[in-house]
Amino acid sequence: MPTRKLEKVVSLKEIKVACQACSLNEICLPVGMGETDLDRLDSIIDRKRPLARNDHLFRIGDPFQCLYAVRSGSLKTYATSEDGQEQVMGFHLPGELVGLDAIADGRHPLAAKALETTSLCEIPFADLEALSRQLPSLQHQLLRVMSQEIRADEQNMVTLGQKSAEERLASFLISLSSRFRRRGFSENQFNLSMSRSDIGNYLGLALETVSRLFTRFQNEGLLRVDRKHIELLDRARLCMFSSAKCSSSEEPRILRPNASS
Amino acid sequence: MPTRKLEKVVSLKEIKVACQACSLNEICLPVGMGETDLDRLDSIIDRKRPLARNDHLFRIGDPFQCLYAVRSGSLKTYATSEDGQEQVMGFHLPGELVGLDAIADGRHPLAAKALETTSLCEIPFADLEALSRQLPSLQHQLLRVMSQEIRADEQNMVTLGQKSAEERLASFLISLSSRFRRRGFSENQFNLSMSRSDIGNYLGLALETVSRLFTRFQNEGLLRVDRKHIELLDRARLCMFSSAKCSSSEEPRILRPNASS
DNA sequence: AAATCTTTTTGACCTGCGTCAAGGCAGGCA
DNA sequence: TGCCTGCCTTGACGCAGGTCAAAAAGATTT
Repeated sequence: MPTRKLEKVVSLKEIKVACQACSLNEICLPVGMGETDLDRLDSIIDRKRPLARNDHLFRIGDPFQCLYAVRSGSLKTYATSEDGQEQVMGFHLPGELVGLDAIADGRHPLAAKALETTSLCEIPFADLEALSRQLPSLQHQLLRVMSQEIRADEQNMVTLGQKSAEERLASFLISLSSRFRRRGFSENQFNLSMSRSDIGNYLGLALETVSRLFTRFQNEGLLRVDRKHIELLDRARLCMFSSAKCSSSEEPRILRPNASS
Repeated sequence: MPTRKLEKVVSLKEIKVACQACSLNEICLPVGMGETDLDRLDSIIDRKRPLARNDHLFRIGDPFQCLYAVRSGSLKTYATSEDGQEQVMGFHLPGELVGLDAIADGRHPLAAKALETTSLCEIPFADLEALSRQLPSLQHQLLRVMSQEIRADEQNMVTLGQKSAEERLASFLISLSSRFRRRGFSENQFNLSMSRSDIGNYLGLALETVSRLFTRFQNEGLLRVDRKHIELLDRARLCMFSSAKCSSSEEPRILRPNASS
């Protein structure tokens, strides 16, 4: 059955993909924008060369100039307490915006670091603000994205506030899986770009606990782990373990022509 | 001057203070707006009669039409899991906006319930969005407020993710104290409008733990508790306990002419 | 003022997970 | 090829804080 959707001509060789051609435009900032509006958004966006693993995109206290959208790869954001220990606040996949928490006072309250080779779109905030005044759909989408961020943080509070270690890791894996799926990747098989220590830190657990849980989940036939590679064998049961209403596979998903290896 | 009941005198309770005259306009949505802009914002805002204790402002899943600013009193927002147990996500004091997490998909993901008699400003979101397109300062402030919310949630993640019970409660009290101060109330003495159970739930602790900590803090001379009333005796030391850089009393504060009684 | 209900306090017990420690494994580099 | 370094796994142990239980202190109703 043919999709009623227009076929987009995507040049895979092109390094700097315009928003119009970007496979992420259905889940990124451009959601809900028309062709001509997209053009104008595209014109304020800058695409620099990719970050290498462990490069910082920005550090705590850096002046805020731009929002960033992840194009490929992944980032973690984290705070550091005065005694130098870090708290991982989030992991960011393609199509997600980073830096929204800096709007408040023009300084980044968190640092952002590449977990692997990562390319980004740089969006000067002043331009974005001005443009969104002219493009209602952009304005609306920006507010929506921020609202979603608030929601996601609320979810995290539930996870940290009242879930057991087991439930936390299960939730985390299900959430990652869904996010990969949404982006057109496999939902049952993926690579973790972050270390056990990052995961533990993010979930409020010791890395040893994370490690133990991975082996336990594997023994119970829920998944298979090999180093960074995760294969979910029983997503449904993992969902039960996470004690969350795992929105099943009904969500919109990006069509990704050559991702069905 | 004796108060007499005259036909033309509006009862105090029904006075609808315009944004221009509202003592909260320095910390609420109007921040940074000029007189005439304020007028226009004011014109879209509706002020209904107050909520009684335990009244719901909205429930989970309710369609999203309006944002609300607390004018007086306080609210809690909370989620409920399928098994019916609730997770308190936040407490909202005068000058704070509620409902920002509903913009994402037009439904409230949390319920909001009055902790005491609470009056609110109702702000139709569609109008706000339209108006903010015309008033850059309003647009900017809306984004700032949302960004602040994200930041606050990030703070909560740190609290839940890596603080001990003691540190959590200390952080909570310091944070409340600062927020009261900002609003022109005493920073060293205030009433908790929420129950121990709400506090515990919010902080990811059992209510028994909260209770024990209150008595412990009192025994250590940090504060005095009497039922709902809290008096901070040694804010500095409490700050140490919270292991957070407690921004001291240097922040802007609302002038409140007759609050010194 | 008695009766009932809710909230808070306090104690006793127990367990989930953090901490410490030691050893395994892979990848980078000489 | 072997060493080094960073990550991961596994075991042993202890404690912070959860759970259960009961009583005290308010609050609300009759």
